Amino acid sequence: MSGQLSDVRDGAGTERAVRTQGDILRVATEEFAANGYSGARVDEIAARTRTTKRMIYYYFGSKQGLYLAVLEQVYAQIRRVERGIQIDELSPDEALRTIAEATYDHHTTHQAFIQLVSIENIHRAEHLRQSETILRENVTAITLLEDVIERGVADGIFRDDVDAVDVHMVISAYACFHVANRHTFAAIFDRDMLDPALQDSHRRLIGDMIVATMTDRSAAGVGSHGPSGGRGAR
Amino acid sequence: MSGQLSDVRDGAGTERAVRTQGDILRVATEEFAANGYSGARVDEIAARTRTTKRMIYYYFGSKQGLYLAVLEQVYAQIRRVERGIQIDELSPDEALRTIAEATYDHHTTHQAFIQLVSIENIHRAEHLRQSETILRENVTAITLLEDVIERGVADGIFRDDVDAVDVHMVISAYACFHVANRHTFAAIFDRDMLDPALQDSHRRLIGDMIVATMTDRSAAGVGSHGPSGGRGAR
DNA sequence: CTTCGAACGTACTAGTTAGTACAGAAGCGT
DNA sequence: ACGCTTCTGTACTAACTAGTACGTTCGAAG
Repeated sequence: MSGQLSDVRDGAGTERAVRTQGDILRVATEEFAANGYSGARVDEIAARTRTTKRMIYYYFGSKQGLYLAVLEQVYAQIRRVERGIQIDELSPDEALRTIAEATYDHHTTHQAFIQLVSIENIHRAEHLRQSETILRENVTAITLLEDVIERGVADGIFRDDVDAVDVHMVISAYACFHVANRHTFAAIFDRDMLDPALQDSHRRLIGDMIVATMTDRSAAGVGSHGPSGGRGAR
Repeated sequence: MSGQLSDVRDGAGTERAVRTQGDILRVATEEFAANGYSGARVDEIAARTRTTKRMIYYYFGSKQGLYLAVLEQVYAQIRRVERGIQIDELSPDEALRTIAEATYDHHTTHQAFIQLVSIENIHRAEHLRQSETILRENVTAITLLEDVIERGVADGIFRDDVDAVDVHMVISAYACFHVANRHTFAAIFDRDMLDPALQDSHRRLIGDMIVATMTDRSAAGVGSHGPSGGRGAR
């Protein structure tokens, strides 16, 4: 029913209380992102806040409650970014590139978000599934893409066997990987994917890829492979 | 020097001892992949083996030692797959597609590997960096791609501003995402990326993407964006 | 059959960690 | 000033968990 999540006592709270909660949330975000759910220590979070562990339990009830509040916070953040993307006046391919680059920029500048998503997946999204807010609100990315793709297909410049969810998957995959697998990739291949010197070309590459793929007439329908196209989009 | 890792007493051991170690490794792989490093319980691993906790410490020394052995095992596995890819007789674009699909197939059928990589990244690859074997041997993927790309560029069908490491990154990103972010993606967008019904089209899509991107003449050099090309590969 | 070392099992410990009992302070309407 | 609720700090506990001390069994060499 009414969130036992986001049980952040809002409104009534003192100015100071709000600051305390925000402080806890900020530190908790870092701690969970850096160490995972089990690895994160409530005592450690408390120590790095200017309050005590008592307050964490007062405001968030439990370690899990705190973790949920952290999750909701970072998902609310990306939602805000998605809502802010302006593509009305762009051609379908330019719009696609803009969305891809915005996603790339968000993820590379919000590494804690990506880490938390990774952690959440390790735990089979069992916490995330408890947040109706996230499940209900975070489909913004798809509705945005649906319009663009529809326009592109109507204009005859996009293939029609790849739908909005697929495109979102491709873009997210690329952007997430840069952050999520940064360390193993750097250790093995000796290349820091987030090196500022590579940022521009990496941002351009995801745009190139998604546009090249969607505008690739040879792949639509009876493409270079197998008989019938895909699974009949949407 | 000589591995404190892979301290799996090899050779001399009894047949039964070898079986015991393999048994522990198999269960440990599942347990670590499912719960993360901190979340995994040595007692739980022991309980699901037909031996005791004492044996884990006897053979692997510590929780960390066991975890390292697990990591090395799964990395050795993908190395074997990469070595087995035959592309000598294929054209550059067909070879690229073959590598992409093989990677996709490996990752989707070895989910524990992907989960362990995610976990390792949460911990900034600090365990992986201790394994000289992994760091030394696991660049197979790159050498394979280097040949293919070199041929494609020489033939004039591939753009020359995207190198082997970039291509590997793109392919890995796509394949990893399917497994690594499966649960949050399914929870929010209501689509199981590993649904067998989607498998064929998903496998085809990464091939389409990497080939479309590499053969996209409009993107090479003075492409659709900005002035000078990328960062002059290799 | 004996001996010796590798392989194994049981019961324990020392340290950690999420969570709480209790006591107190600080705002605020009356 | 007074009483009520919201908020905050300290000291504690119950449960858990990585790791170990110590004893036993197994298998092969002599």
